[in-house]
Amino acid sequence: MTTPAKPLLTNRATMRVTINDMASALGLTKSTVSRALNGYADISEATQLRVKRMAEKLDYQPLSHAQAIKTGRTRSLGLVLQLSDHDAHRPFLAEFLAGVSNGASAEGYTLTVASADDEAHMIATFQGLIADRKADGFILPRAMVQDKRVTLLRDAEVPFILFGRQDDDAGCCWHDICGENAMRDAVLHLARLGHKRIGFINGGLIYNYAGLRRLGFTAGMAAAGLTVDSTLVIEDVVTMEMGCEAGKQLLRAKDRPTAIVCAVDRAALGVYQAAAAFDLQVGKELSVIGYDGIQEGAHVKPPLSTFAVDAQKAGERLAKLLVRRIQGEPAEKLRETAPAIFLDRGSVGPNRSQLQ
Amino acid sequence: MTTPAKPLLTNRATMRVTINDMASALGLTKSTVSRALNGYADISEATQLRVKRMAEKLDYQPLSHAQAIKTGRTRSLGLVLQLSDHDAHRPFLAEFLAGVSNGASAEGYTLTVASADDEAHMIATFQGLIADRKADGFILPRAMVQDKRVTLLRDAEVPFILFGRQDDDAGCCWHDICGENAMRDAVLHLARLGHKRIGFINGGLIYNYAGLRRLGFTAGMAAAGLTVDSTLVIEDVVTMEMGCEAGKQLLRAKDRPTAIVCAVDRAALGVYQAAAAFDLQVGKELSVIGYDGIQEGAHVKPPLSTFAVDAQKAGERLAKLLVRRIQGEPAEKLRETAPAIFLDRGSVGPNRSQLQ
DNA sequence: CTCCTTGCCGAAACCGGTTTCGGTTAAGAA
DNA sequence: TTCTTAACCGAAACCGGTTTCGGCAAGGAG
Repeated sequence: MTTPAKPLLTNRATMRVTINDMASALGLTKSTVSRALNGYADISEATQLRVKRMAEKLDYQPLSHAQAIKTGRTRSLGLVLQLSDHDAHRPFLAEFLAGVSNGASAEGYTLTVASADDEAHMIATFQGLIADRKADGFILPRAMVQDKRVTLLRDAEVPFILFGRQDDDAGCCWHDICGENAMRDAVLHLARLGHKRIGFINGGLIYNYAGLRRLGFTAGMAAAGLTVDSTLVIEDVVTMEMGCEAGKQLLRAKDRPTAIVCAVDRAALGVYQAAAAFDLQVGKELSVIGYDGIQEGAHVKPPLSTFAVDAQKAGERLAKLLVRRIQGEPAEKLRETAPAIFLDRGSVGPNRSQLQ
Repeated sequence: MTTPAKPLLTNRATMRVTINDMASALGLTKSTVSRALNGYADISEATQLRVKRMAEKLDYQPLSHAQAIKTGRTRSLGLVLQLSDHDAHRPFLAEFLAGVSNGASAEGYTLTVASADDEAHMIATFQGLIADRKADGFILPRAMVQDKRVTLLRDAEVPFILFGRQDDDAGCCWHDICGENAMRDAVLHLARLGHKRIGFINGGLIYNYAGLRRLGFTAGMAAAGLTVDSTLVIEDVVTMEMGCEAGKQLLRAKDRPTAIVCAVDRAALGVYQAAAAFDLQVGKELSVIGYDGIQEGAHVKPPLSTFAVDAQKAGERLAKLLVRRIQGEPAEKLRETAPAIFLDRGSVGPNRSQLQ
C-alpha cells in the first residue's frame, strides 16, 4: 500500500493573510487580534479600532472552518430539498434558492444544499450534516403537519427555521405567506361578483398549509354569508393531472359550481383542462382562482388569476431570520408572515348562471 | 463594550467521537490513527485494519473542517448559479441540483450553493468562496464562449468542471450533452419525412452550446443533401416570447419553412404561438422539434417532439468527475459527453406542402 | 557478532483560529 | 506612600485533525 495520490494543489496560488500576519503587522499577539475582532471587553477601544482598520487594509477575514473547530459554528446554513414531493416547489426553486443564498451571504453565511428522495434518506442526510457540523442551522422548506425534521432538529438542539408554520411550535421560528388570507380574499372576491356555489380544491394534506388554506376558504365563505357544500371541497390535489380530475368531479355535480378556488396553481391549470372538457370558458362560464403565481399561469388562456408569493423574498427572510436564531435570539421572536399578492388576470368574471 | 451575545449552543447534545477517542480506544496515538485511516505506507496492514474496524464500530468520521485547516480541502463542491440568464436552466434546476447533490454525497462531499445576479457579482462570489476555502472545486453550469469563470478559476488554480464544453480547453474538464448530434438527427428525421425547407432557431449566443447546435444543424442539412437558407436561421432566442417572434418571422417568409428546429424548448413553445397566429396546425402543417425536454412540452397540444436531457444524471456525473479532478486526475482524462434522447411526440409529421 | 536496513509507531510541531489565565501598569483609595 | 483595583494585553492551552521527524526493534547481510 502506497501513500495516497497527491492532491492537485498543496498550496494555492492565492495565499491568504492569516491572523499571524495581522499580529506581526500590528505588533500584537494573535490572541489580542482575535479578541479585538470579536469585540471582547478587555481590549481597549483604541486597539480594537487599530486592529479593525488593519483587517480592512489587509483584507483579512478569519477562515470560517478554522474558527469552526473551536467554536463549532461554520457560518453556513443548511437546506435539504425533498424531491419526491410532486415537484410542488420546483417552479420557485430558482428564486427561492437565490433568495436564501443572497440572504445568507448578506449575513456572511454560505449555503449548503443537499437533497433527499424519501423521508428515511432525508433524516439520514440531516444526521450526516449535523454530525459533520456542515451547517449551523437549517431551513426547512414546506412545513409538514407531522414533521420529522422538526423533531429531529429539536432533539439535536440545532437551530432551524420553517418556511411554513407549525402547531407544535416549541423552538420553531418561521417565515410564511398567509395563504389562509388569500383563500379568504379569493372567496370574498368571488362572492362580490355574485358567485354562490364556490368549489375548493385543496393542496397536499401532509403539508401544514393545506389546513390553513381550508380554514381561509371556510372563513371566507362564512364572511360572505355562504355555506360550504362539502361535496364541492376536494382535498390533497398537487398536480395538474389531479387538478383536472378534481375539476371534472366538481363540474360533474348536478348543481355545478360557478367558481373554483384552488390552493395551488397546478391544480388550477388542471381545472382549465377540465373546463375545456366540459366546454366551459374559463373566466366567463367558470371562474378560477389559483395560488402560487407560477409562470405557466401567465401563459394559459385566459391568464390565471392567482395569489403570487415572492419566493425570493421569502428565501431571503428565512436566511436572515435563521442567522439571528443561530446567534441566540429566542424562537418566539422570530416568527413572521407576509401576504400573497393578488394578480387579477383573466380567469375570474361575474357569475352568469341562472341561479344567481 | 460588552462581550458579544452567547451563541445558542456551546456544546451540542450530539457529542461526536473524535480522533482522540479513537486513539485511546485502540491504545494508539492519534497520529497513528490518522495515518492508518489515510492509508499511509508506514502503518502495518494489521493496524490499518484494526483502526478501520474501530472507526466503523464507533462510527468515527473525521471532521471535514478540522482536516481542512491543515489540508486546505473541505470535501465540498461549489456551485454558483447565475440568475439573470433568462431562466434558461430553471426547468431543470431541481433535477440538476438533486443530481449534483447525490453525486457529491456519494463521494463523501457536500454541496455549497451561491447565486449571483450579474457577472461582477458572480466573480466576486467566486473570489469570496475561494478565499474562504468554502469549496475544493466548482461546477460551472452553462459553459459560455467567453467564460470569465474559467479564466478566474484557472488563474487561482482551483479545480472546476463545465456543464458544457470549451474551445480553450486547458485545464478544463466537462460533462456535456451532445446537442449538435441532436440537431443533426432532428434535421435528418425531418428530411426523411420529406421536409426540405427547414428553419432553425438557435439559442443564446453567449453560451457555447449555440455554436455547436448550429454546427449540428448545418451538418444535418448537408448530410440530407439540403442547403441552408440563411434567412431561415435565427440566432439568440432564449424565451418563449422571443421564440414566438422568431417563429412569426420565419412563417412570414414568402417561401415559408415546413419544419422548424429549435435549439431550446422554450423557443419551440413560442413557435407554437406563432403557428397559431398563422392558423397553422403544429404537427401537420408545420413540424417543430425542440431540445431540452422541459415538462411544459408534454402538456401543449400537440405534445412537443424534443430531445430530452437527463439533467439529474448530468449533475451526478459532473459531481463525480469533479471529485476525481480534485483528487488529482488530469483534466484531459475527465471529459465526457452523453446523448440527448429523442422523444417522438406529436409535433412532427410528413411534409404536406405542394413543393415536395 | 556487529552493522545497516527496514518496518512500524510515538512524539511533537503545525494548521489558523479561540479562550482561559495571569501578569503588568496606571489610577484611585486609604 | 502603600495597597487595591481595574484596564489591558501576552502567554499558553486548546480545538481536531495532519504531517514531519526520530527512535526502537527485528531481520538480513557481512
